[in-house]
Amino acid sequence: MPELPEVETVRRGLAPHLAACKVRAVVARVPALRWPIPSELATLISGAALQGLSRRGKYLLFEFPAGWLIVHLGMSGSLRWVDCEEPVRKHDHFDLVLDHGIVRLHDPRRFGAVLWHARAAGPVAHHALFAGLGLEPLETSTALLAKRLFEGTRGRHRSIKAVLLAGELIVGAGNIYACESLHRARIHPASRAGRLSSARCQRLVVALQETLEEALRRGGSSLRDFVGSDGVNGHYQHEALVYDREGLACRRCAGTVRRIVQQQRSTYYCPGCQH
DNA sequence: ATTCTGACCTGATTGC
DNA sequence: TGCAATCAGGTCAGAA
Repeated sequence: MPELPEVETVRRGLAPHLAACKVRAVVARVPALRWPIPSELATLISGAALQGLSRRGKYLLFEFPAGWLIVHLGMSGSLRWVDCEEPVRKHDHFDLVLDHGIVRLHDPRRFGAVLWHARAAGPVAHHALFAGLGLEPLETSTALLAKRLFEGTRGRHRSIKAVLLAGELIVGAGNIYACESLHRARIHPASRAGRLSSARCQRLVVALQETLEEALRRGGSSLRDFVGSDGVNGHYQHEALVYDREGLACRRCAGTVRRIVQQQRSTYYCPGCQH
């Protein structure tokens, strides 16, 4: 799915279309994605002015006077800006119909989510889903991220890759960018997180920021399902250092990329340069 | 308390 | 060609 660069690419792609828009209708074609789609959504936001689109980790937040519409793309979700004539395809599960077009959610695997957080319940950051989320990697200083990573991993036995994927210390990395960042930092993905020196934590944080920014410049990665909000694919995957490159040459040493499985997910790394 | 596994889904690809 | 097994960008709930 969409990791942070893909979600941010979608946010940036949609934002220009949303200025001074009001909601004409809300269409849910399935009762639930990962969780039920709130049935009272139409009542809550029909006719309401959309005040902004922001992002927290991999969640998109559409802000309205009454609260926030929270959207997650799961593994296979995409969100596109389409005009009202656009035919509905299979797996087009949700539409936010606005004055001049539609924000349409397409999600074959339905691991995504459409939720609501009422303003009366406090800031959206208070939503239960956000309680355990770590720092934003692109909006936090390298020094603070490194400090959080180092201090947050002391005494921890799990692998550094598992720590990145968990997003409890720093959000945004999924399977692709966790692998890529670890390669860039030359850290073995199975390293015990609690044993990383402060210098290595610093190096990893720098690598993570550089990797995410590079992916963002390329419009994210498009593997199977992901497309940008304008329907155009990202192309970071062609520049990947190790992800999905098992058996191919490492791009920085003479080694061969290897694939291992950690927490039931593929990890790609170079034994020659990651220790 | 921390860590790991199973589950949720569909569809594309791989291998016999 | 057909069919079964495997794999895929996430992450929560519950078990070890």
